[in-house]
Amino acid sequence: MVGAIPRGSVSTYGAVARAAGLPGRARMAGRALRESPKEMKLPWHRVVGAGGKIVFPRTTVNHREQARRLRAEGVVVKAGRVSREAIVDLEQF
DNA sequence: GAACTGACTGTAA
DNA sequence: ATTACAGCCAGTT
Repeated sequence: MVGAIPRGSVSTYGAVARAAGLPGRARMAGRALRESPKEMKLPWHRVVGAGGKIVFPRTTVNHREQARRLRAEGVVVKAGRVSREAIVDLEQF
C-alpha cells in the first residue's frame, strides 16, 4: 500500500499496482491516489513514475508540491526526478 | 457499445 | 537527452 512506503523513499505507480496484485494497472494506481482525499493522509507524493520521474509537468503546483515534500523528507529531487537510490520497488512489503 | 482520456511504461528514432 | 508511439486498463462521454 502507498502508506507502507517508508519515509525518505519513493516508489513507482507500476510497483504500487503490482504490490496491490494488479499488474498493468499503473494508471489505476494514480487514479486511485488522485481520487483519494488528503484526509486519508496518504503519502501520494512518494509515488512517482517509472525510473523515479515525476509525472506532472514542472509548471504545475502538484509537481512543485510533491518535489517540495519529498525534499523535506530527505529525498533528492532534481529536474523533476528523484534520485534512483531513493526508489523502492515496494516488493519488500 | 464505440471513442476518448489519463497522477503509466517500455521501446525506438 | 528529448520526442513519438504503441500497448495498457478502467472510468467517462
